[in-house]
Amino acid sequence: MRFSATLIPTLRESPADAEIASHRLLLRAGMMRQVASGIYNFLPLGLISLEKVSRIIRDEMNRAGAQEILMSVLQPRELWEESGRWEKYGPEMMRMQDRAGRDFGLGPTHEEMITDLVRQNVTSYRQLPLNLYQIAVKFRDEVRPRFGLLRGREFIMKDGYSFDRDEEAMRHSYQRMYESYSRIVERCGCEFMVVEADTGLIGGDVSHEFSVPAAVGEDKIAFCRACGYAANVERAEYGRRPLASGHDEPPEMVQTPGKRSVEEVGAFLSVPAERVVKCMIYLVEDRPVAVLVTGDREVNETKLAKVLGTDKFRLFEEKDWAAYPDYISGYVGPAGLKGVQIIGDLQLEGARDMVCGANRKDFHLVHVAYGNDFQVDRMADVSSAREGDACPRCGQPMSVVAGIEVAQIFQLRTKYSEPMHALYVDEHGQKHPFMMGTYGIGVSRLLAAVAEQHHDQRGLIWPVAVAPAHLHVIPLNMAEGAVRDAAERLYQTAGEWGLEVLIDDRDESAGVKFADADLLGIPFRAVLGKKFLAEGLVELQSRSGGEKEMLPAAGVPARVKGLLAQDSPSVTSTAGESPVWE
RNA sequence: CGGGGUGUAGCGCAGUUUGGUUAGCGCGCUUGCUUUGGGAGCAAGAGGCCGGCGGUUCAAAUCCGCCCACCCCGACCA
Repeated sequence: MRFSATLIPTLRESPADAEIASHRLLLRAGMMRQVASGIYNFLPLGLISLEKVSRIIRDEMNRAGAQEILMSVLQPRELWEESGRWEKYGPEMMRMQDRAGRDFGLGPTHEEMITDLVRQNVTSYRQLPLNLYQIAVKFRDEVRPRFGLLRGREFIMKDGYSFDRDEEAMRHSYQRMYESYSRIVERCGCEFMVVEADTGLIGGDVSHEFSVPAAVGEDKIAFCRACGYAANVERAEYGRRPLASGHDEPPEMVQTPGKRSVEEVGAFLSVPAERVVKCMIYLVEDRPVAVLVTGDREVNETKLAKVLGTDKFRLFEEKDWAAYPDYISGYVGPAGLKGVQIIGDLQLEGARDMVCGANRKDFHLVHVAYGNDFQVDRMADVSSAREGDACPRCGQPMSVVAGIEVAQIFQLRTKYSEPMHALYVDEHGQKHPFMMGTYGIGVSRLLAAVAEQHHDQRGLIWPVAVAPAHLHVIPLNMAEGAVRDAAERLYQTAGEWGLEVLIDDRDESAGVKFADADLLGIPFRAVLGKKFLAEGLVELQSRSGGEKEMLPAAGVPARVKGLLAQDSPSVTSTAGESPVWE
């Protein structure tokens, strides 16, 4: 690749709109450009890196026996009505009509499509197991696109689907993908954690996310260094510690004029937040439900959805308070609360000497105890774990870190096959719905995650496996014929050695070339300058740091080859090998 | 959707408060000469529906209204 002949519009200054490192640097390195909010064009170098991620994915998928297909982006409404998701997916699905007025969705995911494809073409247990995947553009009209490639509205995703005859076989397929995904993220050069994830209301208990730790990550992961437990805080369990014991006095009503929040009430009564019962009223499918947590905690609505068995709920709004005048905003409490189901967080088990709303404006109750002064209909885990909470497995304190979710896998079971009548016939002539799994990797997001983990002040520092090239050849003075010729020769021979080389053949000053090289982050750099003229030596340097070494130009390709091999054993791609069939 | 911010040359910005010649600066770009190990120097140039529409005014980048786009925060804490 010649710099002079390739579109690599590097930017000296940061675009004002880009705040996080990956976004800023991918723009500055001339790898991509923004089209609209959450929508990007990939330029030559960006596409190369994106393709390298894809190649790693293909390689691992094929090795695991999955087969690549390509499905249409446009999906007919009727298909999505079969699963009920035409309604349910809401405005997040981009939609359009053809000239005849027929509705289509721009695929945000392809469960319906694949289920339809398979039910039409697979009918016998003899054709199972089956694992199909694609790498394709996806559309999701995100509430708030942000962070460049991390949360886009149009993005590249690998989505895969497994079809098995029974649960055991499905678990086996799932396990296989679990392992493949681990290898994929690792080969891309990312540190990552596999964490237990919420399945939403999809059903089944099993889902994992592959999370790349990064400050800008939108997920929070709770994990235990002692035993290895790791889960998204949406789902993470934690051990409750007993509240400090208090006085056993009879409940008493006290005036708390204008004190509504836990903070205000706690401060006013000189009681720590954990001794205040926070009572949240939700409207759940038209019925009010009270949810209790201690004042130092927050209700975890993902967990709550699971407990309620529906996601059709929301916190009381102005109009709801008006509709239920018995509940007094700011002063609701579980003691004496009527006509409402009460769900209490596990922490409240055995809670005594608590403060709660008195269900009377400007009054709270003190010294209330669970069991005596208030009851719940159900004790459940409805609050979020946080830093320092006890691990549910081993009891050691857990940590919470931010992570970028680069992949998620689900055991779907018959969630789609059943309503869509995707059936196979077993050896006894019996029909059964396919046992499915679904597996997604955000390809463009993964690339951004790599950039997020691998950069410094000056620019990107690509891991070899996804770098746009292996070697960056920099002749400093293009006016010197000897330098130019030697650089050209090196470019030539390195290519013959199988290296991917970018030569900066522009007539630019040394400073410009160095700065751009830092920005692009190609792993190895060969500089030909004064020392080359004087002694015939090329300076070889790694972008990730380390010593510079001087060596004759002829020795560079072999040396780089060796460094590549030791830097990343995984660089040797097995792409192109025939898939392993089972 | 709520709140905040920003739209002026390819990029980064000033100018807008207090309306007034020809709208500026740095980088980049073009041409020539010089230069060549960390974003070179000199000289000469090109490049703007000042986000859009409407209004006020003798006069609008600047004031008013509506709209659009982009960015940030939030969209659960009683």
